[in-house]
Amino acid sequence: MASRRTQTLEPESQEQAYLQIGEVAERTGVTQRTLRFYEERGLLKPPSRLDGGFRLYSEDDVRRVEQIKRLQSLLGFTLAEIKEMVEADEVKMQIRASYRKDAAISERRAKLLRAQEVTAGQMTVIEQKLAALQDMKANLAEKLGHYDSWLESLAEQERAQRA
Amino acid sequence: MASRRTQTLEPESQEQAYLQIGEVAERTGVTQRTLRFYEERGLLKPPSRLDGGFRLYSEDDVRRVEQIKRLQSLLGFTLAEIKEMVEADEVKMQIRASYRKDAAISERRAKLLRAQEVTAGQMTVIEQKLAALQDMKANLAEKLGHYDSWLESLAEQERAQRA
DNA sequence: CTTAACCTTGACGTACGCGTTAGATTAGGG
DNA sequence: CCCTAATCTAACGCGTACGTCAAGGTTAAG
Repeated sequence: MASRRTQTLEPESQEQAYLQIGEVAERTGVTQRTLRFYEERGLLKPPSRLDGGFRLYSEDDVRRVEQIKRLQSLLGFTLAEIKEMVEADEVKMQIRASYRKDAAISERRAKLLRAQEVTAGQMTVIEQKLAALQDMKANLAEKLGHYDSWLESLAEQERAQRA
Repeated sequence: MASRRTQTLEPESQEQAYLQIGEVAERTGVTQRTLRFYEERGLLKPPSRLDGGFRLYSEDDVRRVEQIKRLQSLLGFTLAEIKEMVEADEVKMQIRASYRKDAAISERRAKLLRAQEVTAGQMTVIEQKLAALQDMKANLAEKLGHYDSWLESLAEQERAQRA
């Protein structure tokens, strides 16, 4: 029996521990198909590969998958919308990378302003959803209050009946 | 020229003003196809009909459609999930209707408890989403703060350069 | 009674988000 | 070297949530 699964695939020295697709699938709760699909759609950057072609994911990739799942299942964003957010994050990373390096100040400021704009847009979307949710929560709380009082009046009727 | 569209279709005396499918579509922003589809899937109860077969919707129906749209587009529930919620609401209506009528007290209490349970379940779902959203909002706010400080440091560099 | 605007029920088409084989290749313990 | 679990690409399938004709019937103004 050749039960493979080198788990974290030997951190070569003190480098990152890379994960194969099966591990990532297990840890994130999505299928391997889904991971390849996200890659196809540009939600995950093409991971590095083993010589044989096996995908090697980083812990960052795992975190991104978890982020995608949250955005999708909890908040109902489409993959297209999530891709936009992810790309915005990429832009931010690039800005961070090219921070001290080349480039005129005005150019860097332009990029920062752009990133700020994108983030602000995401913020308004989220605030809209927050408002809607708080509205719904209030409605439900009201209903629960009604149920409580109805139940109490029922209990009262029972006591009256027993007397 | 026979330009129809009787709008609210003559409130026969002081009864409800019934709306045809076109009006409802216009007012809710969904297509007629969508309204028929929701009816097929049990999200809208089969509306009353004109003698010729034309659907006649009530204002309540309009409100329900708006509710469905909110649940779907803002919060990402599937139609199946929304159907469950709608059915829970129906149960509540039925309880309301059969309030003073028949039935033993224990039976009514059971129904109330069931409705309460369902509502509480919806509440926890919403609270989870709320928590996730607030988390995201905090993250975004933090990022915006970073951008602000970066921009300020850029401005400072500029001043230093000009001096 | 005519006619334009509105409605009806099919029935097929489509975009999204994966699921599911199928057939081949790779990794690594024995 | 062999064997098997794990992975690869390619391609078709499926459920959801409608869009989009097609072919007709209904309504109400003129």
